[in-house]
Amino acid sequence: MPAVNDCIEMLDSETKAVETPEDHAEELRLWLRLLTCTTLIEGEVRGRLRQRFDVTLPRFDLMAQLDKAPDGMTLSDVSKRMMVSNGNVTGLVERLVESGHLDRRTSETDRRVQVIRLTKLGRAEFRRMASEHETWIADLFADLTPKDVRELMRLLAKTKASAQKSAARRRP
Amino acid sequence: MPAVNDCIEMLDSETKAVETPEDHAEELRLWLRLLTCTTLIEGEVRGRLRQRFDVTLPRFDLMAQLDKAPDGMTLSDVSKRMMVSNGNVTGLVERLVESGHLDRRTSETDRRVQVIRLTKLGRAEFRRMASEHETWIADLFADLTPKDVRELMRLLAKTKASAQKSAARRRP
DNA sequence: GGGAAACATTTTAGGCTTAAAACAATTTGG
DNA sequence: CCAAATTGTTTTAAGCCTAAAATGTTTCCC
Repeated sequence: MPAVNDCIEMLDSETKAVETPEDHAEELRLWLRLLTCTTLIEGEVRGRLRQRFDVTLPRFDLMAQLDKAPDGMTLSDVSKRMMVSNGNVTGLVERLVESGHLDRRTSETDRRVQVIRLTKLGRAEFRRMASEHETWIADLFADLTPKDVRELMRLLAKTKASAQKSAARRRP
Repeated sequence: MPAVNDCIEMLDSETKAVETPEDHAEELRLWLRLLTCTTLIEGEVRGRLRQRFDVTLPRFDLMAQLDKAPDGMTLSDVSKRMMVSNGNVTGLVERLVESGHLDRRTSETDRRVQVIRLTKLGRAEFRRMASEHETWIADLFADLTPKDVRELMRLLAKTKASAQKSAARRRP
C-alpha cells in the first residue's frame, strides 16, 4: 500500500523517530561543495606555482613542512604530516635532493631512519615562494570577512574532528 | 630603532590603516584546515570504495556525473564538471568502457564530439555504491548539527565565489 | 567557397599517488 | 639471548593527473 508507506516516510523525515532509509542529501551536498572549493583553490595555487616558480605543489608542500622544522624531519614524519603514503614521500624527496633543495642523511642513532632538511638554497627558494603564496591565498579568500574566517575555522575544526572520529570507528 | 618599528606594526595590525607587509596568516591557516578536511574525507572515501567495491574514486566520480545525465554527456562536459583536464577524462573513460560500465559513441551531428553514457551494468553498480557512499558521508559529518551544515554551506558558497573571482582576476 | 579561428578530443612526456610487498633495523618478551 | 613483532623506508605495479602539442572537425566571415 503505497499511501501508507508515504505517510510513514513523511513522518520519519519530519520527526526522525523511526529507522527508515534516511535522507543524507544535505551532507552529500556539503561534501561536494567542500571538494569544489578545495579543488578550485588547489588548482589555482598549482598553476601559479608552476608559472611563477616552475615548481609543483607537492614539492612546495614538502618544503613548507621542512621550513617549520629546522632540525629536519624523518620521512615518516613528513608522510604523516602531509597525509600521503610513504612511497610517495620517497620519490618526492629523491627529486628534491637531486635538484639541490634537500639534504638527506641516515640517522646516527637509528640506521632505519632518514632525516631530511632544507639546504640553504632550498630554504631561500621556499621563503621567496612562500611570501608570494601567502598573498595568493589572501586574495583567493578576499571576500570573506574576518568573522567569516573565524566561523569557517571553527566549523572546519568540528568537521575534522567528526571525520577523524568516523575514521577511527572503522579502523580502531 | 626596533621599538618604533614594533609600535608601527602593532598599530597597523590593529587598525589596518597603513600599507605595510600585511599579515595573512589567518587565511593561510584557513586554507590549510580546509585542505586537511578534504584530504581526510577524500582518503576515507577512497579507501572504503576500494575495500567495499574495488573501485577508484575518480571512476566513482565520473559515474556519479553520468548518473545525473540520462542522455549522456560529452567529454568536455565531464571535464568541466569534474574540474580535471581533458586528457585525464580520455583515459578514465577508456578504462570504464573497457570494463563495461560506459558506452561511448560519436555524436551524429558533430563528429568531434564523443557522447558517453552509463551502461545498464554501470548504472546498477553505481546505484549500489552510491547508496552506501551516502551513508559514509553522513557518518563522516555526523557531529555537525543541521545548523552547522547550513552555515558551512553558506560560508563555502561565499568561499567558492571569492576564489572564482580571484581566479578570474588573473585569467580574464 | 575557402582560409582562419575555434572547438573537442587524443597523444605525449613527465610527475604524482596509492596499496601492497619486500627489505632492513630495532625493540620486545619469553 | 634470540625469535617475533614492530618500525622506517624502498620497491613495484597500476592508475591518476597535468600542460602542451598534435589531430581532426566545425564555424565564422570575408
